[in-house]
Amino acid sequence: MKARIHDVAERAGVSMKTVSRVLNREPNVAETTRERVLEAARELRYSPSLAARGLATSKNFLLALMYDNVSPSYILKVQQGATNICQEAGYHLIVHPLRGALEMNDDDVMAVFERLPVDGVILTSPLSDNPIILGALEKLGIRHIAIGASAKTKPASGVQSAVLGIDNFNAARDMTRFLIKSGHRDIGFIKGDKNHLSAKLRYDGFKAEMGAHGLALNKNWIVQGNYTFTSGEVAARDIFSRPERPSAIFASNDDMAAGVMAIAGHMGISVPDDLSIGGFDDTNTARILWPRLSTIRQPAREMGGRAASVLIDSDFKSVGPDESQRKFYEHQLVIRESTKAI
Amino acid sequence: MKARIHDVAERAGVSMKTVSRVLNREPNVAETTRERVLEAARELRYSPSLAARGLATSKNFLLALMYDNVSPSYILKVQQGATNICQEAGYHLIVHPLRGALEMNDDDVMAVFERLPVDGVILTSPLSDNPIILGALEKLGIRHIAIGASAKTKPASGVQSAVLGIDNFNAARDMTRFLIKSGHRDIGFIKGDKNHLSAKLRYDGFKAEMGAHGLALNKNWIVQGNYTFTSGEVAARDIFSRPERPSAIFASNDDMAAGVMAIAGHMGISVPDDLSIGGFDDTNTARILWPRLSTIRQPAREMGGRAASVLIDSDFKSVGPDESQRKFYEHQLVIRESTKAI
DNA sequence: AGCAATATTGACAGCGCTGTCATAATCATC
DNA sequence: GATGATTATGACAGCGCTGTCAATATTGCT
Repeated sequence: MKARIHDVAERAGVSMKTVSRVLNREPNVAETTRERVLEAARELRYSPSLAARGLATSKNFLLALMYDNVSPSYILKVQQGATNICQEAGYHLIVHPLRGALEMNDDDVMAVFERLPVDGVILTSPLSDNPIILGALEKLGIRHIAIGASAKTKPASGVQSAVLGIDNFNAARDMTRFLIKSGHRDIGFIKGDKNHLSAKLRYDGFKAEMGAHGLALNKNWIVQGNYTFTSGEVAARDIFSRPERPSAIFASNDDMAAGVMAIAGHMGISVPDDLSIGGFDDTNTARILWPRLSTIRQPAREMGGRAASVLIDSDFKSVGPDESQRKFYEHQLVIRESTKAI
Repeated sequence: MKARIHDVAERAGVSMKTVSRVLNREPNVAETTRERVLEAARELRYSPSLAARGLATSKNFLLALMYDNVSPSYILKVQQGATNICQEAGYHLIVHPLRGALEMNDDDVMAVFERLPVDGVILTSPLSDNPIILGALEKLGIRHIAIGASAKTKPASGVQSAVLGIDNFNAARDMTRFLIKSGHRDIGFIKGDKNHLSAKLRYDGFKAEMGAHGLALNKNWIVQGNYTFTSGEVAARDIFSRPERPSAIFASNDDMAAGVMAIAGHMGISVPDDLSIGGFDDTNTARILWPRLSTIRQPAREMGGRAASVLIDSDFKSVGPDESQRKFYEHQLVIRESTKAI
């Protein structure tokens, strides 16, 4: 039924090893031989058994994308970028939600990764900053890329690893500055999930910029959220229940901003006339809302793609330790209809 | 570094085969032996090599989820359902977007599946109805579940396969009836992607219900879309450019409904006061919009979960041919704020 | 106790591929 | 044209596991 390498070898009149060489693009194969093998393989519709190859090389041609409690639209962008690259390279992407990663102990986490037959792992926030997870990966020698990790999180040194992200702090400053320049002085802020380092950085950026303009922070307008739509709604209700209302609200991500918009709609508060709303991430959510969300674009798809390709590349030219990388992408302030100058 | 089955066997003082039996829950192992083995395995933090096991059994503990051009929020729900089940069962889920599946010929499709080392495939619309894909799967003997396939698509007979879905026709009738009962007589319709069978069924349902109430279809208000947000925007612009405007628009999915809402917002048409909008699928999109979308709930997460569990189960009790299944889920009309009685 | 039936265990081959190393063919050089 | 360097190819073992089948221990029954 299914052709094996042996059949191809026979048909091409060479040894199995030569076939293997051709298929794996190893050097030192005569051009004529190569062509003969390739043709035989084509005729037989041969495709190698990944399991056998994996057993022989301990390479599985599999990458994993792990996440926990991130906004769906965000993870999807990363996923798209990663699958694109994987497909080009003949790899496959396993998606693995890791729920409740924070309550897991070392053994639990180790157990997860031990039975994950992959060549590399892509982590998204808040997993990217989780020392237990990073530790397990390092101990098991699994290459990994942490997307959205903070500048403080250093790539593991024992294994190939890297950190990809944007400058959350300055991005948040940019949005805040834009709001201030638009005439807003009463600005509310909805914080992201406590466990995400990005949430802290964004809040810090907000505070810093407000301070730089000599604007006071109004405690009533600063509410803890957790990056979900619902938490945005809750936060908005909270803010709107106060005696005074801010003229703008900066939510730490798009989903929470959507929650604010929903509550505003519900309460008859017009966006952007009565209230400006800023989001963060520029996910699909920002685009499908009306009014469309002003937000910070984060090249999530690109980061997903890059994560995959770094992992795949390092699979071949097996880089030594300390070859760790770090790359920060430019963010971009995207102005749409949810904000207005007053 | 990593424990092998041999080490466990040695430690427990039994043969490798016995360890294997314990780990695979095979019968005929003495209780005391079992415990001894389990303890040894635990102490050694043993976890089997999936590659080796795959090679020996041709089982990979991998499932694939394939899709093409579906709404992101929809695929995500299916994916969530599937990963949940996979994790419980120790399987992993590979996501595989199959772009441009329609232009692919038999060989291309075969090539894709031949190098996909999985035990089963979950297909979502429009792949679910694609004869080339179904044929390839059948030829290769890969078990598969088609989610969202129409009643007409019959499960393949040679291999384990099944069809999961809802009754799109009647669901569309339900939404249409609801609109009509709310006093709407001028109803526009935005069709889904031509290649999705579901799109046709939904449109048929709409037509049938309109006809049943003696309401005429206005060509000006019936526009082709392709299930994307953008196509919803385009369709809405088209409809609004006509001399007359319908009092309600029924879009074949939530994303297109969101597009309509955006254009309405842009043009100052108030929803639901000036225009009612109905969607379909009850994806996350429907919930985060304001006003929230009235829509048809489709248990996508549940279907994803069920697809995974059927595939996994049949991995064990290897069912013979003709054990094919078909299951249709109940849909549900969900009324929210985007529709209003007039 | 004696024998068949049944439950429990182990030895060994082999799944399909690639790494190692030996061998054969070819090339470069003087 | 002989020598060494280089390139091309193949034989074979073995990656870690499970299936087969034979061997041994236990049970039930007369």
